[in-house]
Amino acid sequence: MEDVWKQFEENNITHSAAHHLLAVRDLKKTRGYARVTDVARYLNITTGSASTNLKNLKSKGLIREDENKFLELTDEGEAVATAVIKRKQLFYSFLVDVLNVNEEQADIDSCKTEHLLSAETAQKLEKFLNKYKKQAG
Amino acid sequence: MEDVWKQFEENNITHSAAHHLLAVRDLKKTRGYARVTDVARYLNITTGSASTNLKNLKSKGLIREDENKFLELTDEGEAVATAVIKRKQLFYSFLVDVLNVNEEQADIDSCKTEHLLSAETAQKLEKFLNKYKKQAG
DNA sequence: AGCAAATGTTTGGTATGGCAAACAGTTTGC
DNA sequence: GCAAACTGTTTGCCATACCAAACATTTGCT
Repeated sequence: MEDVWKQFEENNITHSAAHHLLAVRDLKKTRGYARVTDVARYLNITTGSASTNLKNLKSKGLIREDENKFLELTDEGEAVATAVIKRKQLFYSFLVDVLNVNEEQADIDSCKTEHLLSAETAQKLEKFLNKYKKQAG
Repeated sequence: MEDVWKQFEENNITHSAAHHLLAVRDLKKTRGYARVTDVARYLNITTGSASTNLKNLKSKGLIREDENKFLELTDEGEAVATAVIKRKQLFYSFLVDVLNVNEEQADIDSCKTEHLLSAETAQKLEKFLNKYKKQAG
């Protein structure tokens, strides 16, 4: 596989898109609904940006909208969001529990990488953490 | 620190820019010189793209150009490049030596994150790896 | 000298992803 | 009922970052 460095943007999803999915997911869960404005407020971006970005996610089949403009994740969107959350949690746990990185910094670092780690890395990191916590915990 | 998710692009350097620096560095080291065309070929992008991107790095003081259009890193550019390489090596080592991730996948994952990990994480990852290799190696 | 190849820059196009601001609907309150 | 507030979309603009293609310049060879 040549041009490894070019694969950076060739992920299933971008950082921004991932956070739009997470926003919809969290808003639905905690408030029962998610509209464009809610997502914009959640992410601290303008409604214009949120509108455009969410439209994009709709066109990719990750988000659905009902007759009343209420947003929710499709099954595929839910799967992507779940995977992102899982990767973030795993890496965060590694940073904090294993490396003793400051929680704030761990939050930043795990947030930046949550959409970039491969399934293989995530799976093996999980295994490692389970073993580690059994031993040291 | 709010808007953690927005910090993704607020790094010292972008993924693309980092690889332009690494290209100049490697070309200088292995061939003795680095020109726009060399960087373009190295990164498998057009000379137009390389020209624009390198101009940007020049304006940021990370790259210098002599009278003959030969490029080299400034001290600051060298420092950034070195840090990127170090982070990539550390994470690669963690993936391969600790997690047993496939080398090809580890290359991809470490390449994606090389410019994103914090100094704290890098420093603590290094400590961890030293200990780990003394024990298990 | 002169032409061709190599090198480098610029221009116009794509895409993401921010912004502000104009605009269009809908809902709410008086 | 009507104005104000709220919600959503669209339009221009910015920056990054890629492309192709046109253009300019420099180098090299005969």
